[in-house]
Amino acid sequence: MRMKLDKSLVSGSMAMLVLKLLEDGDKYGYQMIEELQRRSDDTFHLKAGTLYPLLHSLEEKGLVSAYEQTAGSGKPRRYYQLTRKGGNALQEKQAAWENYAQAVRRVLRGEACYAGW
Amino acid sequence: MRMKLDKSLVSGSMAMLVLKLLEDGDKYGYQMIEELQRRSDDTFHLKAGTLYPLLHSLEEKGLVSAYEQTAGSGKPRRYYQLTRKGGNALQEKQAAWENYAQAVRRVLRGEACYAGW
DNA sequence: TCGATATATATAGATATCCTATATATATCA
DNA sequence: TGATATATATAGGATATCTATATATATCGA
Repeated sequence: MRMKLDKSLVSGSMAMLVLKLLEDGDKYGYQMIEELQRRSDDTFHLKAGTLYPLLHSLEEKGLVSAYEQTAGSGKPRRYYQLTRKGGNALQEKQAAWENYAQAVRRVLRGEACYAGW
Repeated sequence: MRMKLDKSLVSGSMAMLVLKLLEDGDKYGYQMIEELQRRSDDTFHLKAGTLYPLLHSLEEKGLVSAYEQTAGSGKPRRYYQLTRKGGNALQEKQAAWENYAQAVRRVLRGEACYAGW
């Protein structure tokens, strides 16, 4: 049984994860929700009410661009594509994440407590 | 020159980090700000306006207990102590963090993309 | 064929976390 | 005496995520 994810930890990294998903190719919203769940081994359950406003804001900032495409019979899907600006933002966010995660690890290990004394 | 920390990534883990600091012994607020900065190798700059309300809320929840103590001439300091309940909460938060960080790593590496196909 | 479920996108309103700005008071140092 | 550091506190705002709700189509079972 998987532990319930503490939502308060998740805050802030969703934009990065969504941009990362688009690095592999254009995707539509619903697809991202499923793929994020799969790629995180069922840890992230991104909600539609979170994703769609996020995608709109990423589009406004020019980090993604969107186009509609109809698949067979269904209603048209809104595909998102990573822009060059979005790719750069992703690199920055990834570097910031690594920096941040390392600092958390240091605090949790209590390393620096004994260093430099 | 250190990269400016993307604040949006930090969200949610401050309570855990503060509880972690108290594992080493009782501390007062201002001390925690300095120690967190040092232990995170200057990555975290916890603000007074963030910490004190956080400490009050941790006290309300019974995760820490507080007492005043005067050091020499200065004004009395408000020390915080980790309670048993707080220690348990810390263990849970740490486990949740590790789970979360691992899921982020998986998404960033794009591992699961090729797994199970 | 009717209803339930899945697919697909969207917005409104609530909550939580963290910030800046401000206030207070003492101690130290130039 | 005035600036800076120590020490705690609250108010108000920004941001990220959530739940709840709405819409519309497709599919599948009863």
